Order: sequence, then C-alpha cells, then structure tokens
Amino acid sequence: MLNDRQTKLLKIIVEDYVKTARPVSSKAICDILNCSSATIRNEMSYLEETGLLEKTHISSGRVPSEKGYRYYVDHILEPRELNGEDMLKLQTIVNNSSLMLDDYISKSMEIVSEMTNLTAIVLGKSSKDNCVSKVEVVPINEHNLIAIVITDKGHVEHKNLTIKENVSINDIKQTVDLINKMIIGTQLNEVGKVLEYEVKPIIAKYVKQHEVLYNAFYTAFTDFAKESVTMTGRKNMLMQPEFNNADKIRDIISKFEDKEIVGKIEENDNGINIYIGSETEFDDDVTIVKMKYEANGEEGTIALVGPKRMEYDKVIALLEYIKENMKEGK
Amino acid sequence: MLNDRQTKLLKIIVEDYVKTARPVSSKAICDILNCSSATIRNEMSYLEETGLLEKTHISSGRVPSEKGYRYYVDHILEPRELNGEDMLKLQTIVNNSSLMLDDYISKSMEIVSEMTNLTAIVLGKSSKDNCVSKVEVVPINEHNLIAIVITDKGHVEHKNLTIKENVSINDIKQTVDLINKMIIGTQLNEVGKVLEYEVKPIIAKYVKQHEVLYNAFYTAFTDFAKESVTMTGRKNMLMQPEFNNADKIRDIISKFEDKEIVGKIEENDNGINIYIGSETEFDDDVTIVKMKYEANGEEGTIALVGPKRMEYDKVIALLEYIKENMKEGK
DNA sequence: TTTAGCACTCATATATTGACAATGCTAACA
DNA sequence: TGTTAGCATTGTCAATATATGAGTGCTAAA
Repeated sequence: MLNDRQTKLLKIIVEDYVKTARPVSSKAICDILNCSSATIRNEMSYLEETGLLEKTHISSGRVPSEKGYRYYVDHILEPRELNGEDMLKLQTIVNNSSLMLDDYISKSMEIVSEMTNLTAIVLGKSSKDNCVSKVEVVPINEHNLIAIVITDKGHVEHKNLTIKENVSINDIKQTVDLINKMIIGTQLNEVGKVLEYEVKPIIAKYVKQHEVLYNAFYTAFTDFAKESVTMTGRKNMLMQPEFNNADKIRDIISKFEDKEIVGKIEENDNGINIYIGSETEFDDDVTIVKMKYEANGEEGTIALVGPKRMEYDKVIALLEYIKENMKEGK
Repeated sequence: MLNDRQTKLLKIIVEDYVKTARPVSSKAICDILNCSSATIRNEMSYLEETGLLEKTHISSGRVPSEKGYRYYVDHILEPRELNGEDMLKLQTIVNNSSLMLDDYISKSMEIVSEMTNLTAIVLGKSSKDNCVSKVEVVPINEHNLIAIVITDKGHVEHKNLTIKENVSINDIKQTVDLINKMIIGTQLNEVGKVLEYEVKPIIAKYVKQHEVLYNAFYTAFTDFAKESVTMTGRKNMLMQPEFNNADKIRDIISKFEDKEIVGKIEENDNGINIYIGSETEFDDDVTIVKMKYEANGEEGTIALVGPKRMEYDKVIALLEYIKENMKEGK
C-alpha cells in the first residue's frame, strides 16, 4: 500500500506525463509537494521498486509503468465532471431528437474521437442471439431476388440472390412461405442448421425445383450473423508521440484491419472496462476502454483505443455521459 | 521521342526499380543492353534531361520520375497474361457460382490486394439513380418500426425509426400505403423532395397524427442515398518502403479516412484509368488504378491504391481478369 | 559512336565530443 | 527518523568528424 504522499506523487506523475508525454523529473514536483527534489527522488525510487514507475534510461525522469497506470485507474483516479466545452459539443447530438440510437452513438463517438485523439470503435450489436421474426423475398427480375430477414430486435439483413434456372414464381412463393413458417423464432446463428435439418426435407416434399431453391436460400441465409465494426479517428490516435515510428504504426494498422482482434475487445462484463498495455493483445503502448450499453432493448459495445498515456478521467466521463443520455428516450 | 535503345532502357529501369525499390545503376544494365556502363550513362543522362528519369542524389543511380512512369504506362508497358499461380488463386472465387456479384468483387479484390500489396477499394455502386420499387414497414414493438426501401436495381436500405407518441397502427398502415403509392419509381436522391411536396399534403388530409408520422418517415428516408466505400489491405500497401516514415503513413491514413478524397477517385471515364503521383490528390508517391465495371445492369467502381512504384502490367492484367469473369453470368 | 579511366560527390555508417538533464548516494541537519 | 544540500555519475541528444563505397560525369582515346 502507498502512503498519502506516495499516492499523491503517483497521481501527479501520471497526470503530468499524460499531459506532456515527457518523463517527469523530481525537480518539477518539489513545488507541488513542498519538499526538495531529493525527497521526491527517494519516494520515486520506492515507487519504482514497487513497480509503479519506470525510467526510460538510467538518468531520466520517471514514467508510469503499466502497473502504475493500473494502480492509478483502480485506486487513485477520481471521477470527474465533463467540462463545459466538451459537454456543449456533445449536446448538439444529444438534443437532436430525430436521431435514432445508432446514429446518436456513432455521431457521439466521432466527436469523442476528435476531442480525445483516440480511435472510436462501435461494435455492431451482437446479432447472434437475435431471433428471426420475419422473412421477405422480393423479386427484382427474372433471375434475381432479394431475401430480407428481420429480427426481433430490429436488425435487418438482406442479400441478393440469383437463381439461374427457370423456376416458377409459385415455387418460390411456396418455398418462402415454408421457410417463413419454420424459421421464425430461430436464432440467427442457428438458421443454417434449421434450414438443413428441418426445412430441407419439407421443401423437398412440396416444391418441385427444391434443389435449386434450397441452395440459393441456404447460401443467402447462412452468413447473416456477421458482426459489424466501425471505426473512426484512427488518424487521431496515430498522431500521438508514442506512435511516431513507422513500424509501430504499421503494426497498429494491421491490428485494426484484423476484425478478429477488434472483436475480442468485446467479451467482458458490463459497465466500463479498461485494458492497459499487455492486457490488450494490441500493443504494450495501447489502452482500450470499452463500454457495453443497453437502451430500448438494444445492446451494443463502444470502445476507445489509444495510447495508454490517456486522460482516463476524461474518457470515463465522456463514455458515462453518452450512456446516460442514450437512456433518455432515444 | 525515344529511340529504340532509350525505350528499352527506360523499360528496364522502371521494371527493375519496381522490383527492387533501389535506384538502378548504369553498371547493372550493361549486361542486358550489351554495352558499357559509360554508354548507358550517356543515355541515362539524356533520359534525365527529358524528365523521364531522376536521381535521388547527385551520385545515385536513376529512378523513374512521375513523367517516366507516365511514359512507361502510356507507351511502353505491354499487356501481359496473368501468370498461372495468380489465376489459380482467383479461380476459386470465379468458379464459386453461388457468389453474388457484390461478393465476387469484394472477395476478388481482397485476394488482389494480397497478391499485389496494394490497397483495394470497392466503391459502392452509386445508388443515387436507383428508383424506389417497394417500401416496407415492419413493426418491432410499440414505438419502433423498421422502414425498408428496395430499389429497382436490387439495393436494400433500411432504417429503424422510433415514434414516441402513441400512434394507432391503422394510421401507420395508412401512411405507409400512401407513401408506397406515391414514391415508387422515384429516384433515391429525390425521395426527400417528393415526400415534402407531394406526400406531406396528402398525408395531412387522410391521417390523423400526420405530423409525427411524417417527421419520422422523413428523417428515415432522406439519408438513404449514401455511397458506401470499403477498403481492404491498407496495411499491405503501407509495408512498402516508400512509406517507411511515420509522418507519411499518418498522412496516407488520414487521406484514407477522408471518404471525400476516396470518392473523388470515381469521377472519370470508362475502362482502366491510372493516376500517378501528383495526379492523385493523395501523395506524390501514390498511384491509383481504377476501373468501372458494368454487369447485369449493375455498375460500380473498383480501385487499387499503392506506391507509384507498382507492377502496372500485373495490376492491369488482374483487373481485366476480374472484369471479364464478372460478365459470365454472375 | 563507344569505351576505359579517373576525379568527384553524396549517402551511410560509425565514432567522438560537449552540453544537459536527471539520478543516486552520502553526509549533514532538524 | 525523515529531510535536504551537494556532488559524482550516467545516459540522451545534437553536432561534428571520419571512413567507405557506390555511382556519376567528363575526357581522351579507340
């Protein structure tokens, strides 16, 4: 455990380093803590022993270690109110009552990305556990149809499908009716199974050109359960000095392109979660802050990615502000 | 005009530089052209005077200038057949007859990006001139509806909409019916106007809570005509040595995030277009190769972005291969 | 017209230096 | 016992020097 002065010291160092991106020297702190630089150095070296601070080289100032940030986030950081300016910027979005929830979230996150210089990620509400509530098929021309699936939570998935052979409209109608009857209520990621084991045999009985139709629908329906991921402000984050080397940027960009990795951010408990450095699977210099939300029965996840040297208190305040305001009848 | 040997020389230099990314020395060429390095140097200095070659510093080998690439692309480059290996890789996509055109294109482009280390961009078919062919409204719960618009060319756009006040189902039905009747056949980017000037007065007459309903539908319908842009393989391109400095990468990433700039790639004539360096509005080291296509009445644009030091012949062969194969009944 | 030969130039890599910013440690002090 | 002044120590950073090598331009001869 840290004593009072040590706690203060860590707080000062984290916050100063977050602001300036330069190692903090003992001298810079004596004024604030009303003691000599030597005293600070003694305390610093204790915090270094504990693993909360690091030096970039033997005669450098101190920098928070990963563990230091962790400690700061877990024990020191005090929730702060959003400042007026930031709130004002967000308010134009909040007050725009014509925005649907989705748009409210993506617009807010764009602004937050600008304000914080972090990358904003909106993870598509996991539609896996949505259930099919309606299937529509709309003919476009002789050989092309559109299949539309609507889920109970209001997601829409659609797919064009081509049927090369001549198939009677009646057969199509009949097939759709059957599918409609049988897959309503099915979870999206189960649709494939249901089609194969339950619908297929029935279609085979009642529809003439069942092979062709079944295949067309099967391929159309089975890759519906994809997740969507949108990101904004990658550039904002990459402007930070911790990413001023080409290879590091390349690495981060690669990670961003790999949806798998981004998707993984999602699996964790409710509220705001903070993953620092090696906890991220991203990069030791990166922190990911993520938040699940739920409003009007829709749930989703938003996240901010940036250097671990980030303004944690501000980020938390922003995300909480977004969350609060989405409840109020979006 | 260049004589035969000069043409050969330029060709050799471009192709060697494309392969190795190092300035080409006179010595390296004498074997190929069967003369001494001094002779080559004389020719080189002529090509430099003409502006087709450049040096990176006074005693360096030669590098093609922007004009040099231009000349190469316009006069020297000879169309080449796709090599077996590349064709094989694409064939799995081409032969997968269950793929719709959209998927065929995006999958092919992913592969092409891998093969060429370029960034692949698929510009959404400009849906502006699509006409509405059907409007569907599906209720999710008391206050939420989904509006779905299907166009004559088979695009689907959908949007969740919330109606806060209590509105009778009947009113909604009536409104949808009216909208359906009146906007079918309207171009997507005209929908706003039609709603305002034609539909609104009618609804006002027949529907009780017309204000609320009109507003909900209006905001839902008016931003449908967006263009979609998808990119894959940014990282591939950024691995190239011309982008090995942090600021350059940051700049390119910013450009990629700015959809405006990417969109601009589109406006040009048919076939394959090549924009080199300063012609791109992107970066002097960047070339953009873009191709419009049309198949089954759908049209769209695909593009490859990378260093101007790219294998132009291969890129062209690949794009042409994609175009040819999309005609065959996708 | 081509070529051999030589002087010249610049990039790249490595080492050297001085100024500076911090630190750790020790000994003195409250 | 905790705090502080002072000093030697250490590493960064930027500037400067030095050597090496690749490649050119030019000239004069073939």
